[in-house]
Amino acid sequence: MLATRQLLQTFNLFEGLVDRDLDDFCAKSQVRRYSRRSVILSARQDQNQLCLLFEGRLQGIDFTIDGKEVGLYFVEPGDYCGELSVFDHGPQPEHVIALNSAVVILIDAETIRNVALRHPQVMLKLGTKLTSRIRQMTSQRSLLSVHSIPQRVCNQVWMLIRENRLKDSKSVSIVNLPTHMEIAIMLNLSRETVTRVFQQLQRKKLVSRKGPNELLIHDVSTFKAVAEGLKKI
Amino acid sequence: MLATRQLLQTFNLFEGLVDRDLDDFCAKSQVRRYSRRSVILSARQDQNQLCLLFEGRLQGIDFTIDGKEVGLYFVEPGDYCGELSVFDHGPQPEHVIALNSAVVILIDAETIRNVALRHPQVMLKLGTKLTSRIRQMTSQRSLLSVHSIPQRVCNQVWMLIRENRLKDSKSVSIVNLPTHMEIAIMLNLSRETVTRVFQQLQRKKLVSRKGPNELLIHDVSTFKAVAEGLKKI
DNA sequence: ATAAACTAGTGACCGTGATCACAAATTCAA
DNA sequence: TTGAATTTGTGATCACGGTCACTAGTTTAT
Repeated sequence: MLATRQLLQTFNLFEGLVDRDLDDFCAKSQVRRYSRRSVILSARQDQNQLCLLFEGRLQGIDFTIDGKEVGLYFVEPGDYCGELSVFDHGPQPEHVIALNSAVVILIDAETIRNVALRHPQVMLKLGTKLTSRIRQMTSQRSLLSVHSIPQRVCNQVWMLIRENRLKDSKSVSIVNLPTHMEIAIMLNLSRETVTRVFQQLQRKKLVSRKGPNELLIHDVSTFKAVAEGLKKI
Repeated sequence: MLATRQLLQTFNLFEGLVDRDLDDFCAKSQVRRYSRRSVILSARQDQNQLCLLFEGRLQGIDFTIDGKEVGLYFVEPGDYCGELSVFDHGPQPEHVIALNSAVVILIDAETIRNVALRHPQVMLKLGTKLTSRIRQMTSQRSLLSVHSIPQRVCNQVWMLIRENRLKDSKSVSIVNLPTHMEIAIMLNLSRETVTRVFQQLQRKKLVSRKGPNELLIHDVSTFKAVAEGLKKI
């Protein structure tokens, strides 16, 4: 299915583009629904497609030489991935999979590049996207060296809170919480260890599950304190 | 001290620039020698300087909330760092320190940006630099999840081999080998563990030290096999 | 509707790398 | 040259997370 102009306009990336360019994208776009677990972009292949997420949640993953799954980042609606090839024509370094049923828009990298070359503000946004990925990866890397495991988990969960204004409230809910396994591979932990941390957090009444995909953080300030290492479990 | 046109021309980044632009850079550049351990770029500060390495070796480092040192990447001569601010005006995410006495050229990010805006090929090179950083960080992240520790160390050392043609020879020497501590923080290991791995490798006659800063890999093929997990120690 | 697949929860066991506390060796600075 | 600082080497101990082997609950396919 092709994307509509209205759909594309929901993405910050395309802000300020004239209708002609948008229509061009629409003509070459591909709107697809992916089911949970399906692979959207494959590592080490030249798919050269930009992948814009409209609905659901994606995860960038990789595998070690010895076959262990590694979590790299999450993609939230409104965000996109697969942008490396727009710059360097190189292969996709990691896999991108759908964590939930997801709707994405796929656009050929070549098409994006051509427009970006004519529109410096688009090129700049793409470049800024790269820098924010680097910043994100840097802080994720630091997180891996934190030796308190509950602290690691709380930090990771903290970053999953969508709307930042909520971070000041007393309690917050996180929808579409990744599974323990998906969190585990982000933090270089085993699935069981993540489970045990959540058990601890629940016992201390800091959080509770609400349905399969939702987590309620009851005591935001204490939770944050754990994340920052000011308090232990 | 100011840089000379000849000095700048040794960097691939400036290839194809006209003398006028190079002279402009020279006028606004700063050539400095930093001694071992000194901080060249500080994290979370807006220094907005591109740092080109002429001689020595640098390391990008960060610290966890609980104060542990984290190694992010190495910078080799001819390469550069601090390029994020050219794109997004944001703060430097990590510290960059000199591992050996190093000669660097510092140029204001603003100056670079202005030239890059007029020269798409420079902008592209800067963008490609970002993508290769992302690729490097991705593979480094995967390395952290490899559970065989000797395998981790060998991979890290393998990446320190400068000239790629040497990787086919029977034996290879690595100059300016980082200290065990510097390797340890790259791999999320303790310094002692890295020492013990090198002891093992030496006992098996795979490597030997030649002076303080040089490592000889005697049996390259076996070493590579360990790095790829085909062989244990 | 029913089986199959996945997710979460839990206990027991165990290996291994962190940590500590040194000593030795080496490099660097005065 | 000599002392200080840094780097490397080594043993002993131990906590902690990984792994395994389950069960229970839940979701998803057919």
